[in-house]
Amino acid sequence: MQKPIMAVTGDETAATGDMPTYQIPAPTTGLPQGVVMAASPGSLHSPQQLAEEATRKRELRLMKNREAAKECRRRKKEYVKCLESRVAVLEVQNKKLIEELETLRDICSPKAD
DNA sequence: TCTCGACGTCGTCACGCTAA
DNA sequence: TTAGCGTGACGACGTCGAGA
Repeated sequence: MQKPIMAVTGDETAATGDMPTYQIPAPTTGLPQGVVMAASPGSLHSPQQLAEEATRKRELRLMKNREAAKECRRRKKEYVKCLESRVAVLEVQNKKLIEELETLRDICSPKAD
């Protein structure tokens, strides 16, 4: 199952420059319960132990990545929400400016008659 | 009731970036 | 150079509404 070429663009920041990638204060990254820290590498010798260590490392990595993906998605959602509310604000602002422009035009335009 | 497509969520893999 | 992290992409799965 090969993936196609990845299009990594980093577009989150490139587009506007004023909105760093999902820059929201991250919660404390405590590991979920059940995570056991590694035994000291010096104590592993037999192939069996090495295999167990590799498995353990992989499971730890998967667990961390699972959590990282959740956090990443949470931040992304928040970021999108933030953008949406910004759009709403800007639309209101735009509307007001257009109205103001019309008012000024009315005031400044020479009378027809 | 069944089927189907759209949509959302989750876990995993792959890859780029960065700090040590 | 390497380990660890963040994130895009993918596939699997569940849910929901529409149409037969």
